[in-house]
Amino acid sequence: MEKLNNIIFYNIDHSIRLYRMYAQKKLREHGFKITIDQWLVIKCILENPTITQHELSELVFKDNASVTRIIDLLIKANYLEKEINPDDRRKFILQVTKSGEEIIKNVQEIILQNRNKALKGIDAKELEIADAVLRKIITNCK
Amino acid sequence: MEKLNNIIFYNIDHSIRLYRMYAQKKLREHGFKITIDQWLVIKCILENPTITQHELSELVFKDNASVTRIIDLLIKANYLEKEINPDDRRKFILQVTKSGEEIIKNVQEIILQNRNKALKGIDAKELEIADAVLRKIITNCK
DNA sequence: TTAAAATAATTGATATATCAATTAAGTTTT
DNA sequence: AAAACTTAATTGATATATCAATTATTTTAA
Repeated sequence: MEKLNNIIFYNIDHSIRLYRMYAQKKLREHGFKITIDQWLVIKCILENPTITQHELSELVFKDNASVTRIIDLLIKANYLEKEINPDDRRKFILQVTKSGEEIIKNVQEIILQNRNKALKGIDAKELEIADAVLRKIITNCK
Repeated sequence: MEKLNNIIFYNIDHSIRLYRMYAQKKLREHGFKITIDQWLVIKCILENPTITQHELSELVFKDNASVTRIIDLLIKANYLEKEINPDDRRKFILQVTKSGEEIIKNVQEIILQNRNKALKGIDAKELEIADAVLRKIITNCK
């Protein structure tokens, strides 16, 4: 047990790093000019149209500063627009552009392929257990 | 199954992020001026005294550029020294200083506490399964 | 209802991640 | 031995992570 204790975080780190690199490489190979993090942010806005940047940061496990900068880049890339929320002028309304919607739609198939590739040969029950372990770690670290 | 597929990477990402934040916070609270990544690099050099930067980068899943910069900071912090390897002048010999050895020794107890806290209440068999799943993902993404 | 507290977002500073290009030193080929 | 190739490390550019400090706005409390 002691040895595995030492190594589980190492493997968590390694697996997510490799998956992200793999996913990013596939996006690049298909000519998509977007990062995994940017993709995730647009995806969350599409699914939660009234979300604030602060709520967004909690949803994607990034801090406010990171979200601000990712959004800046998304606006520069013309995937996103923002305007002050008249109901609370501290907040912004985030609006995915046509171009933003399009790239998400086009990228979707590759994302699914990436997941299938990464999870190939893994038993559903084992995956469920792994997920439960991860959720437990999340709870413990909060 | 499909839904879990969608969420497992989300939880992998979330768990390692929270664990790193927790671990970093604990180090800071105890007054240690070192990052988790820097700690890992020193640890690897101590355990592999003849390791090159390139080998190091493979061991800690970082690329050469990141390792170069982490080593620069470790040298600045006086935890590490490096000198050209006379047998192959492209390489460096990495030497942990007394101060570097000391901080690793002093930090050890906190690292163990962090791991115990993060893994509390997780069954050994389930942990083993989770680890196997992660290793499988690693293999699949290579 | 004004002062204090809380919230949302930004900015600055520093660390790390990633890719591409470059430099320097070794190795292989012809 | 010189040219071509390979390897090790660095550097530059850009993206993200994290903390602390700041600004603007809203809410709460005195």
